[in-house]
Amino acid sequence: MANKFYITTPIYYVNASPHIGHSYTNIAADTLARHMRKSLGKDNVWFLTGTDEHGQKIQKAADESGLSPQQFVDKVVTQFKDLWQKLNISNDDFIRTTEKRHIQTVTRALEIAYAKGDIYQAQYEGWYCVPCENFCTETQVQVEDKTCPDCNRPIDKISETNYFFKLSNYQDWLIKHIESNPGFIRPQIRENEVLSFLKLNKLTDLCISRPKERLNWGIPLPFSPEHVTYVWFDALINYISAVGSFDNSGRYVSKWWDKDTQVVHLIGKDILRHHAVYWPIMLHALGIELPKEMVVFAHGWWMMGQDKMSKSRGNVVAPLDMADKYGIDTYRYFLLRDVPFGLDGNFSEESIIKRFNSDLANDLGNLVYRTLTMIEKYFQGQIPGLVALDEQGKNILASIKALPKESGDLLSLNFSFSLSLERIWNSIAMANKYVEETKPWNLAKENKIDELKSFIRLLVEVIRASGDEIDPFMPQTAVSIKEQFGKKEIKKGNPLFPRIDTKSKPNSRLPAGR
RNA sequence: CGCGGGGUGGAGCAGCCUGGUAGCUCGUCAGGCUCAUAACCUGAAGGUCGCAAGUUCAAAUCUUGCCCCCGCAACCA
Repeated sequence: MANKFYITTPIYYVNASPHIGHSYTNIAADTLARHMRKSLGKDNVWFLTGTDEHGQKIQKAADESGLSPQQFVDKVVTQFKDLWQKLNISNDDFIRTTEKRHIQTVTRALEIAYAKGDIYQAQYEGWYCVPCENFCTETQVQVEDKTCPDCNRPIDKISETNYFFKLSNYQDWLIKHIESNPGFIRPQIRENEVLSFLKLNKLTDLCISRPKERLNWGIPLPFSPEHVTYVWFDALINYISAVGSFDNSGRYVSKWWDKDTQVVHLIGKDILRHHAVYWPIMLHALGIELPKEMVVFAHGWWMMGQDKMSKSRGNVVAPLDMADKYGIDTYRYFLLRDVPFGLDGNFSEESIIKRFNSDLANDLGNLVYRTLTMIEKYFQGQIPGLVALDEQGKNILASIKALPKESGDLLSLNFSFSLSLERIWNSIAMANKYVEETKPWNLAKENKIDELKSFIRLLVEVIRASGDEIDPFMPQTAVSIKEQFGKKEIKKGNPLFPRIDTKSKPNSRLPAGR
């Protein structure tokens, strides 16, 4: 079992503003990082996110806005950084592909691969649309009229010199590696997908360059001043350029990339092939050993009703709007609870409100509130001690004792955010049921003080235990629960999650900024 | 005959690999209770498990055929 944990998100392409999908990956990664910090210690966890800033589209977007590429990316990067701060993303580092440390590592990696003979020069031939400045794939081209699928203008077949990375050399190695490391690609269905793709197709070598006359916003190839590095070779390297470097002999050295570290790459299912095929081959070719417990986990997509979310359809949801409207923790909770990680989900404000009312307000919030009230009412704001426990009380105690391991394993072993939360909510439901069955109001009337004491103390224990497990998912809520039960004299105060009234006028009461 | 995912009570899903009383959440209805945010707890109604055939003592679950939906060009998690 590894004793260090290194988790990454993709580096996001900064040609547009962040959307719900970006925030999904980062919230998941953040939750895992927070959880692992609790079990391995703060110093043994490293959480990386960042931005991908080179390439044609960025150059183009910069031109259109009248800025230099650097000015343009500097501007958009701020949006990402601000968002992560707002959403309580606890990343330890933030890498930009325009940083010196990254450029140096990419350059070294290219040199090493080139020297090994894994990079070669060849002619690249394809259909090129001059106005769009883009190659169209063979399938995209309407062959008869030879026009560009985007702009319908004529395209030309052109040929240019480029550099290629020999993926094909390592195909057999990769198949073997995947087969002998179950759990490397997750969920299982993605592993099957990759394996069958690898077995059914011969990998074509990866084009890793662009001629400078077409694109100069990129990292120059060290062995050819006429070319810059194409984005994917550039981008994937971020995972190692951020946490280490090559020494003089070309050996990669890093605290976060060794036998004792579990490396986890969280990605969206759209970039599975890059991470499950190109990336391991690149590492292997560079002589970098893949950590034994390395995981590439491809999660699903958020759909907007029946449609895919896309910029062109104009149905992109801005994470900040949702967080502002419903609260940061609510947003985090919803994304991780509503849909199993790995599957696609449907996004709607209606389902956020549903989750909010039933899980957060009714189950958790109400449990906290009614418990606080009883402490105030029956014990003048002092949390009583455990005096005597009946059978049911013992069962409850046993159940919350088992909670950390059970909910924790679902997270760290299975990446099942939703099931982990479900397990926590079992405890909450159990406590609510316990209240009904114990009928504390009767105990009070009958003056059964010892029973009442133990009963309330047990409720507090359930809330504390649940709060600890909720912490990685909803950091603010966890703090707030701790505070409420940590006061010298406990008062009920305001509800944690005031119910959203959907029956009368909408938007009448929204939760405060938490 | 391209590849993959899916079709289970009103909604969203689990179960299928390793056949054997069809489960969960939400919603609906009824009841209970009052510590609580009309919240909580209990119970009920509601399903020929896409269609058809086959294997079997027994199929949501295995086999075959068919029908329907969604991805597989780009932006992009």
